[in-house]
Amino acid sequence: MSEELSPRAQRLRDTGYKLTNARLTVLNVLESHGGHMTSTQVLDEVDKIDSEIGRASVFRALDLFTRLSIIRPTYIDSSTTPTYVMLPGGHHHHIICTNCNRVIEFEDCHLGQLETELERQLNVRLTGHLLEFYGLCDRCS
Amino acid sequence: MSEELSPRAQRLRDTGYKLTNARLTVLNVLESHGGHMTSTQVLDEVDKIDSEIGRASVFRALDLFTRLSIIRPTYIDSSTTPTYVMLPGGHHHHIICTNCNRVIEFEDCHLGQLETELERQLNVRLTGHLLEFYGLCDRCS
DNA sequence: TTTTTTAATGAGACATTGTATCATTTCGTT
DNA sequence: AACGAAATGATACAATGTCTCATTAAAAAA
Ligand SMILES: [Zn+2]
Ligand SMILES: [Zn+2]
Ligand SMILES: [Zn+2]
Ligand SMILES: [Zn+2]
Repeated sequence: MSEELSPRAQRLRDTGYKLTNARLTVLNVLESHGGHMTSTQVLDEVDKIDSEIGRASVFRALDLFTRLSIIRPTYIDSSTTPTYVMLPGGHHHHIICTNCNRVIEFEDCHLGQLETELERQLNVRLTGHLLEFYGLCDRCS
Repeated sequence: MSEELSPRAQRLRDTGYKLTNARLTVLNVLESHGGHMTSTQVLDEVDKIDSEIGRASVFRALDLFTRLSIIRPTYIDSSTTPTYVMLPGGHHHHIICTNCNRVIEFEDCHLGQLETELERQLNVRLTGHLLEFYGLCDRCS
């Protein structure tokens, strides 16, 4: 019985973490959604797929994936629950409208050079990044 | 009786918001601390200065300052309360160690050009940004 | 200065989100 | 199959954030 393993699942195992049902389900939910999800949304979706999976395990998976730079929590507007966003290829970028909270995604960040520079200068090993611009979108400005 | 107004307080008023005791106290706490603060830390500090100020007003101030790109909530590790960080000059940058959660600040981002480009391309008006790199710090790598 | 208007406040009950504990299960290995 | 470690799920709990509404105070107007 050979299961299909997504590259991220593969990576989980290679890093020494067990491939459990809870983790794979949360990962699956995040991957198939793609965009920004709140913890509550993830909990709901996971529950639809397998209601046996416990609340705590979902949060534990979100923690783990964050540590692995698979996802990253961020805020759209303040003081609400964070949204978790996938970091495919290790990075993600968006503009958040501070008036209507619309999120505009964009692709190119040209940060590879800065990343390399920082790694050398500070002797760190970087695995991902999140770049957020704030301001007014076309409708609000 | 002419009060000293910090540039940010000035800006608050210019934008049409009232300069209330609650807002000025929260702003003062954030400015004098400088670094990353959780909502709980802000609540505590505000309480020390003026215990009359209510919990809700502190959260309301944090919301407002976020909308104005004076501060920005961000996550050090996942699933904990966010930390609010000042965006002096409209931006802030750091590296977060995904193992020990240490935060390393750095200055240069070279994002002015990208900012201008995005403003033109997408017809938005940008007021600030936050750039976060994730990875292992020198001690952890 | 006094009045007026209206945004903002504070109290505190409430709702939501995240965490801790621990007995039990599951994964990966031997 | 048997083992040990890692992870789980249930659930009670703690922490964080929100809502309502009567009252207050800031800024503008008179
Ligand atoms: Zn995004
Ligand atoms: Zn990037
Ligand atoms: Zn570290
Ligand atoms: Zn910058």
